[in-house]
Amino acid sequence: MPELPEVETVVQTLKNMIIDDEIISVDIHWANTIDKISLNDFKNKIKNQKINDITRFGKIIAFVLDDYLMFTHLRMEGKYYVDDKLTLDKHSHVVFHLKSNRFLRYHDVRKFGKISLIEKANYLSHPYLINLGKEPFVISVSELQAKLANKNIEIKAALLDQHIMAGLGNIYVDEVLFRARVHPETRAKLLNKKQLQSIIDNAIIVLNKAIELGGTTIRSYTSSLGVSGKFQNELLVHTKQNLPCPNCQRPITKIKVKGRGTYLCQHCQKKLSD
DNA sequence: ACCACCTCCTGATCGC
DNA sequence: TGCGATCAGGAGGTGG
Repeated sequence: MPELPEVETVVQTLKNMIIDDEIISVDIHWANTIDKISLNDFKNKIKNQKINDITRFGKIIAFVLDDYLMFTHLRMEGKYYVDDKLTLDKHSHVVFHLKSNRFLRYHDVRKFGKISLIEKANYLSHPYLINLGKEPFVISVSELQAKLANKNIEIKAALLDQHIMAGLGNIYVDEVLFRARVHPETRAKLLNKKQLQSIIDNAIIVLNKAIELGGTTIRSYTSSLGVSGKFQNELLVHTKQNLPCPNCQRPITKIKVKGRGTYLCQHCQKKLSD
């Protein structure tokens, strides 16, 4: 599942491949992938648009075109490939024909991912960005505390909410909460400034290390072009059920928090009482 | 304003 | 071996 480090890896990879290329036309094989804009508008507006830059906002990839920003969210299993010849399989939903005679192909087994388009001048008002939280790199502990002040939800659920803070997903939240010694079911509003500071500090450490290693490759996830990350070797708790806690040697347990598989050390991560 | 629950999807895995 | 049921999961939508 692509989180911030995986998305960053995809952005850098795509940048190296297709910057300054131009989109000639697009084939859409699964209409629901195109979001917040009609298929006809999307097809017409994107013609002859040059790819001037590729960047990201949290987990959202942004292609900076001449007149538009094209946003794409990979959700669970979205991937981009750059092909020299037209390639199709049952999971390839959108194919951009490039001026260089190559093809930018969006592939997504689960079909959860989205592609959208908005005029450059209005891009900040796009629904994907309008309420997006700050990333751990730039959020202050006071800002995070203010966002959590009235939140009675579990801290894990809060950190997965991209409107509160952008970038963390299921894997890295588990890692961050373990390192910060915070139980994922702790009510968000009960955390003190010191704990929130530790969450931010550890989020920065974990994300930077994961970016450096090209992301995490578990289950089916590989980034564009089959590139695989190496952060899975650095995971302390996620996927480590029944293995010894790196800190106290007691077994890591797996629970569900808001329907998400959650790994933690019950001894090192004490839950605050309500 | 909050928050629990549902939905979108398909492949992998489980139970019989 | 086959086949239906269950599960996983990011984030938007719904309704209490």
